[in-house]
This record gives sequence, structure tokens and C-alpha cells, in this order.
Amino acid sequence: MNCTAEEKIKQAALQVFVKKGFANCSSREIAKEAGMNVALVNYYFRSKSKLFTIIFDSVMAEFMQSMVQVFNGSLPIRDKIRLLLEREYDFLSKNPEIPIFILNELSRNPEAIEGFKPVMEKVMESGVFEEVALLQKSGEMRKMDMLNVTLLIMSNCQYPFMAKPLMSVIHHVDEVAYFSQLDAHKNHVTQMILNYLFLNDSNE
Amino acid sequence: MNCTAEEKIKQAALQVFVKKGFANCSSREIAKEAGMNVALVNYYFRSKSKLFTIIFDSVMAEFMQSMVQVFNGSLPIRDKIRLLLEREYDFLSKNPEIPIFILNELSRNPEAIEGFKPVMEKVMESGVFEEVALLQKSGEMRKMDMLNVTLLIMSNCQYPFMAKPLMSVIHHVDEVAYFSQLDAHKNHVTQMILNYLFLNDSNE
DNA sequence: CAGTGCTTTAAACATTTGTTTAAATAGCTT
DNA sequence: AAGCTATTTAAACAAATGTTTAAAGCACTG
Repeated sequence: MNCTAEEKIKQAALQVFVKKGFANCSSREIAKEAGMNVALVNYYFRSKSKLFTIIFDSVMAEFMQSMVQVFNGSLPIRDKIRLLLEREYDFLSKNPEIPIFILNELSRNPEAIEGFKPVMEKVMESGVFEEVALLQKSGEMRKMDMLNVTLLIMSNCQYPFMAKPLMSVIHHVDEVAYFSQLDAHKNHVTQMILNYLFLNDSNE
Repeated sequence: MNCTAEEKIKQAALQVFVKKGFANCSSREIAKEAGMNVALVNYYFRSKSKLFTIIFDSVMAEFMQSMVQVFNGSLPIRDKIRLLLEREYDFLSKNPEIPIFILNELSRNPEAIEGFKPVMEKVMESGVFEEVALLQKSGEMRKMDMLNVTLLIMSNCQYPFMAKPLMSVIHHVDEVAYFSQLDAHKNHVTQMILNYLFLNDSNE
């Protein structure tokens, strides 16, 4: 663990930005969380915005990392999807505020997407999309636009974590009970998505 | 259209709050959008927070309204779900920023959920949950917790609208193309969810 | 030890923020 | 028209914000 002032500020900024969002926190709050003087934030990162960009890009990269890993692996598609869902639920269980953080910042400030494009390139290079296209042509998979496939998977991974405050109230469960329900949910969505995407045989 | 100053401020506040979020906009911005003096915001609503609560609660109520209507209807469950998805996609096509607005504000400030509880009561009173429980017992529907059923439906409705900035980049589509893709997506998720929830016969 | 360059600090700066005040205006009744 | 009340305004307020400054502290070299 690198414990320079610069690193401490980055770690504090990560915590604070993810928890409260860019507009909803102050430089002083980040500095206090890091146990440092306010001026150091700008000494090392020039401005709150520049610090934010660094943090946001790193969060994006980490968020996509497991996805890219799975795509680059050599499993058959069906298992890639299974593994992808497994990894996403695992990652999000440990970082449940990440999806709302990313989507909120992206819709408030669409230019933030720029730093994300390089990571996205890696997903494209993995060739999963072409792989799926082939299986669709051969009739093994349901013919549908790749955008819809992506949406199906991401919706059913990310939304359950984003909706915790809403769902806890609707179904009167506390945080612990909610997250344990999400484990069951992972199995449901895996089964449901595979059933829908693959046409012929069973998915067991 | 009621054109009193009070109403103009409410309309402006709705627009600005939904687009930028509570923390990311100022009282002056709302006043300017309404074409009124800043002091009027507090004259009519006492504070920015109180105005926000009013707007947030009304957004929540409108958001749940179509859901409650469908639940209170007399259609068989399968058609209720079909109609629910239809209505949600219709509503969200006209108000795509609502889900991210609601979920973001709820996670930044969980007390905001309070104003939502009365609306939720109406959903409970509709008796859909009991209706589903019966069909699960009879074996017509897959046995699963109601929380998971709710999540399946809401994930696949709301997330696609929240993820527009992300998805547009991944798949290189503009706003118009994206929303037209979502119409196809509605059909996919309807089919997929019905296939998964109902066990025996076809869903055509 | 003086000096050099990086790090850290407290204080100050100019803006912006939510909110209040006190005066001006408008609409209405008598 | 006078007077009353509700509305609207410009101005002011204190607090908080992002950022900068100038000095102090620190570690190391010559």
C-alpha cells in the first residue's frame, strides 16, 4: 500500500466521489477524509475536476476489467456469459455504489465518457461480438442486435444493486437480507438469459 | 395550464431537478428557468430542500401511477405483466431521465423514500402479490420470491433508459437510433420474462 | 551549515451558494 | 382615491465553495 500524500488523496477521493457524487462533495471533504490540507488536492491534481476525471476513469477501467478478462478467455459463449454474470455479481456485491455512480455522472456530464473509450476498445478487440454473430447465423443463438444482448446482461446485473433503497422499502427487507436475495437473483437471471439467448437445447 | 408564479416555479424546478439533480443545480437556476426572482422560490416554498421534496414526491407518484393502474385492472397476470411493460416503456420513452433521477437521489439521501411510502401502499393493496403467490402454489408460475419478480421487471424496464450514454458509445449509435432500438428491446424482455415466469404453455 | 528544491501549511481570495430583508408594486375593497 | 394585503423586486447576508498565495517545514547536497 503506497502511503504518499498523493496516494492518500486519491484513495479518499475514490471513497468520497463514489459515495456522494462529484457535485455533492467538496474538496475540503476529500482532504479531511485523507487527513491532509485542502491545498494539497490542488497541489497534486490542479483542480477538483482533474482529480475527478482520474478517479472516474480508474473506476471505469476496474469496472470493465473482469468483463474483458472473461471475453478474452477461451470458454464457449454460454460459459462466458455464465462466468460474466458470476464475476459481475461478485464485483458489485463488494462495490454496490459503482453503477449508480457511473451512470449518474455520465448522464450529468456526458463528456466524461471520453476516458472510457480506450477500455471499450479492448472489449471490441476480444471478438465476442463476432463470435455471437456467428452463432446467431448458425441458428444456435436467437437473432437479435448486439445492443440488445448487452442490455439484457447489464440490466440484470447492475440494476439490482442500484435499486437497493427502493426495493428495501417495497419489500421491507434490511440491507443484509437484500444482498442475500441478490445471490438468488443471480441464479434466476443467469437461467433466464441463457434460456432466452440460446434456442435449441437445455442449459443445465 | 395554471400560470401562477408558484406553478411556474414548480414546473421549472421539475425540469431542472430531474435534469441535473438536487446537488448539481442552484435556486437561482430554477428561478431563471421560471423567469422569476430568486426570492420567490423561498417565498412560496420556504427552502430549496422543501421544494425538492415536493417535486420528488410528485415524480415518484407519477412514476408509480401506471403501475398501480395496471395492477388494479382485471386482466390475467400474464397480460398484466405484458401491459405493465408496455406502459413503462411508453412512459420512460417520454421521461428517460426519471429512473436515474430517482435512484440517484434515493441513494444520496435515503430519507427521501418517506414520501414514497403512501404510493407504495396502493401497490400492496392491489393484491397482485397475493395473486402471483397463488399461481406459484398451483405450479403455473415459477416459484420465486416476489422481490426477484419485481427486480426482473424493473431491471429490464428502467436500466435501458438509464444506460443511454454508456450504450450509445459502446455501440456507436446516436440518441434517435438508441431509442428506436429500445422498442425492439421491449419485445425481447417481455418475451424473455414471460417465458421465465410461466412454466407450462406457450406465451403467444 | 548554508542552500536548494520539494512538500505542507494557514490564510486569503473571489465566486457562488441558500436565504433573508426591506422596499416597491399590484390588485382589490371600501 | 385611500388603504390594505399579497406579490415581486433588488440588495444584502453569512456560509461554503474552488483555488491561490506566500511562508514555513523538510530532506538532502555541496
